[in-house]
Amino acid sequence: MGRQPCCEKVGLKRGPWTMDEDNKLMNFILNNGIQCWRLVPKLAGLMRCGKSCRLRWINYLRPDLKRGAFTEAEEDMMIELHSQLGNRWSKIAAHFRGRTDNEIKNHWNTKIKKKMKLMGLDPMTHKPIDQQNSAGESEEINQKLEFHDSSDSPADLEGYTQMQQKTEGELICGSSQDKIESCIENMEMGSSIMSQNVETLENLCFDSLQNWIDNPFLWDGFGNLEEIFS
DNA sequence: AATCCTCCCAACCGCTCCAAA
DNA sequence: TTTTGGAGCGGTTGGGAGGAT
Repeated sequence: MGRQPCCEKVGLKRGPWTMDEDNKLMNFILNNGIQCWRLVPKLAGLMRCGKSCRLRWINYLRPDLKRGAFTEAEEDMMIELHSQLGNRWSKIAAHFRGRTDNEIKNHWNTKIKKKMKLMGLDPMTHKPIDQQNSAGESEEINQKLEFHDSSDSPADLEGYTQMQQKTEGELICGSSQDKIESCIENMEMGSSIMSQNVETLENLCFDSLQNWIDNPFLWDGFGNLEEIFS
């Protein structure tokens, strides 16, 4: 007994969106705004489910989307926010104007996670990996656990492990514990500075989407949509 | 040039939340 | 108070792009 599907899926198109579909959705929303996602595909003449339309709009078509690579400042802010909020991507995304939760989630999983691991930090707890291991645990056990916890393929894991060993080796051989402690100290200091900066960064961002949403002209067209459709 | 491998990201799935009836 | 259905969220996956062999 499964859950009822979000919509009638028979005859609905799936997979990548075409330019024509994008145009239809974009034109419809810009002209009529958004009231009920379930009605959007019907009214816009799309063979998609409302959920798919919503996702396409939020992640790709929204006019205020920033696009392009994440800056260092954005990455730092992302790490700081993740340390406070965990995997609540939409909450994190709310602090980045022009970025979507999906975009942030993808960037975290593909880039930041690896970056943090290379720095010897656990991407989930943000604590140094070594500190989390109990005294008796072997490196091998940790790697096995990490493999099960992550979505990395064995090949990825091998590559990462080699890099991590190299990095850790350099840290430890370089001059030992005090370097590690210094590194941790720098991270903590950076984290603290970032906390103070997050608010400032947010304030600097221009909220164009809010302006768009607040524009009564765009929303007024909704009045009789259902009536017109039926 | 062909094949394989890895990375990245758009899109989907299934679940929870929440407001309206 | 309970039920229902739409919106939103986070995890996961498929496939294209590009690099390595």
